[in-house]
Amino acid sequence: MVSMRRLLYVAEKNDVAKGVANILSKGAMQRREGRSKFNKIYQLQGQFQGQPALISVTSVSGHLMGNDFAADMKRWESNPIESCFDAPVYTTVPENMEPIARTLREESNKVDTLVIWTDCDREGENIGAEIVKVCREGNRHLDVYRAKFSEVTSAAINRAIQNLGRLDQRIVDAVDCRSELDLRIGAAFTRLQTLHLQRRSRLFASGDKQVVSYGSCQFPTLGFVVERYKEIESFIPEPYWRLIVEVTREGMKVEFAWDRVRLFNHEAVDVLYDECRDEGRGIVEEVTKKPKSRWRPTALDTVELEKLGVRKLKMSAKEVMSIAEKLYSNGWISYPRTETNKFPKDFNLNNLVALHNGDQQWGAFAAEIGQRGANPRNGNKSDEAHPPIHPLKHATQANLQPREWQVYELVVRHFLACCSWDAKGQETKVTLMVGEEKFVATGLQIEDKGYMEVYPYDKWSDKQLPRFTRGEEITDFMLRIADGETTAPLLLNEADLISLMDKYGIGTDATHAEHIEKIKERKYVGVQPDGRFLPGFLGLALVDAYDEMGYAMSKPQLRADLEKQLEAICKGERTKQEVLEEQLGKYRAIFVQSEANQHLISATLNRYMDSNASLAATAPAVAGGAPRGRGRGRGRGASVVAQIPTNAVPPVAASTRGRGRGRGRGANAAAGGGGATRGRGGAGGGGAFPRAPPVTNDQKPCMCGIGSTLRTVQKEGPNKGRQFWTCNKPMGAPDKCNYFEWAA
DNA sequence: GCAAGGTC
Repeated sequence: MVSMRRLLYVAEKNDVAKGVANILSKGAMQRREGRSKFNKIYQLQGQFQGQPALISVTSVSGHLMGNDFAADMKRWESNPIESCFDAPVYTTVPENMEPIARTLREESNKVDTLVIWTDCDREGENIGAEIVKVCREGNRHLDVYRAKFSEVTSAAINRAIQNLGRLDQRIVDAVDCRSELDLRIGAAFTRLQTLHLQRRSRLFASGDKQVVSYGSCQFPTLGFVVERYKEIESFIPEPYWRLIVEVTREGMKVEFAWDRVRLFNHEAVDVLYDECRDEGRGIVEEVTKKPKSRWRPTALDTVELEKLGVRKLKMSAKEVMSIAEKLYSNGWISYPRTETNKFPKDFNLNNLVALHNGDQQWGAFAAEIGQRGANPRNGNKSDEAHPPIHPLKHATQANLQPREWQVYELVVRHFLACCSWDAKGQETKVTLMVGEEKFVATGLQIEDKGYMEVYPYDKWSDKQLPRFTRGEEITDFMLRIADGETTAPLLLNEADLISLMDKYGIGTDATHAEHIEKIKERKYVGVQPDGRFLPGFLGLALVDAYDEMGYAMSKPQLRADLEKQLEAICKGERTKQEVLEEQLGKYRAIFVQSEANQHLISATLNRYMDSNASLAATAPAVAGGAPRGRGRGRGRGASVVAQIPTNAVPPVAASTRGRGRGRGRGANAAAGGGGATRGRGGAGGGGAFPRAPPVTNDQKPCMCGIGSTLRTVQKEGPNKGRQFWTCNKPMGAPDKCNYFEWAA
């Protein structure tokens, strides 16, 4: 008789354990309770390495162990803070994970082989090592394998079993390294900042126990908010002028936009205006019509869901995710934490789409997809663990709470849109020449709304244009000069912030929202009613203080450097010990200096608070709303610091007022991202002058260095016949300037 | 009373 092998499979979460068991048993597994309510044990009879086997599949809930100092380190005052850099750190199973650990020990005792089925990422490898540690407490002789799978499908799971490997200790080490550094550095700087400010700042009423934390993710997140704020503070609006040609035809008023966009030199615009006016007629140089499409959205991943929720549903990322998790645990949608934005080839999209055929709102559209066949627009990211977020069951509004419904509806509509087809239309472009100046009007005719039928979150509308024919002459146009002013970029909203965190590798998809919550909770930043973030003076002071000391604590680069080191550990190029020592040495040196200069932290904070006191009388506090002049006005977006509830201080006006002037229009900060500013519209667009052939003046390079063209004023008046030089740089060239100078 | 990372 062949003896039955007994094995224990452990996944990272119950859901995966269930899926794996289901596939291996072809649905014939039995469910048992374990010690933890959320982590069941699924039992099945199967095969292992060609032998019949009795397999138990269970799970943990993410990390099984946590890092911490010993109990005597808990007293902040009685230990030198610097000891955070060398006090022993212990890795233990926290109390709430103990039931899971008990299950693992007990089940290990009944088997001889353990297979790790955690997610196929860095943290998953480390969680695997934690599982092994605990299981070995129950059975020291376990043989341990690692299954690698990218999705819970029959093909992937069976492939994983055929190709079992071992845990990769280098990856385990990399995570241990990150974890220890985060704890030591976080604890050291948190204690330094907190104890200093509690003693030295009146921001904290005596006995106030508010924590002023430092973390390798929360600080760069704060840094983004502060950087954008300062960019706005130092923004100086600049006036510009542009020409507009208006033509009324077939009862429609058409505005032709200037091909130069805008110039920052009033005199130049006046001169060009006069030229156009004197010309008195325009010639339609070209009428083009070309197909234009709007692409349907790509399959939904976590970051995109968060951003859409913030932008379209006006929720916080954290709320979006907590609702999505609830929808997931109730079986309405798939797992919402995924970095994957492409559907696997064998994914049965048509069935998932067909579930919605009967829906009142989008049923007809779903049915049409069914007829044409689902054709998802895929991105190119995969976390090798979860598919893109998609609906699993059909729900009606009656099934869900209002907020849940909004998120569910977004997921469904996004899914259907992704599986459908692009919107298509025709774009008409009419080019009008008035003398040497070029003007353009565009129209749009939508031919197929495509995915937009089901996706109200995107807007695309028809723009009617009357008929124009090539070569025709237009004399009844109106010419005018419009003026405007460059505007500062907007403060960051949560979607912007998530994009920046994603871009700079701050945190993970699962933690973006948490770091943002953290800087709110710590009162480093406040949120305006429009959802945009304003730094509070505590946040500003922390960033400034470290900047003044010369340490880039709030800059994303530090985290990026660590990430590079962790990669090196994973590749075997460096050891955990090397990286740990190097990083701890670096941060310890910064710490020692920061401790010696800690007065800068309270001094900076006091400066902000004092400037608040003196400005408070003249600058009325704006409850969460910074005055925003659009176009006109002063153009200084946020001149008020976030209204952040503290016991000690009322909302304040910024003390950064007046600093950093001279940066000019819309400087691109590292925190970049689309500010509202645009670069200068260019002078140039040169070309031949009919009356006076162009003269390129090599001796007179313009500001951008390309050279300039000599022109003559045609207008009757004191300047008639005078010549001027103007930039000859072609449209679209980077750094176009608006050089203008009278010729001698 | 500190971090960030998993997940319920």
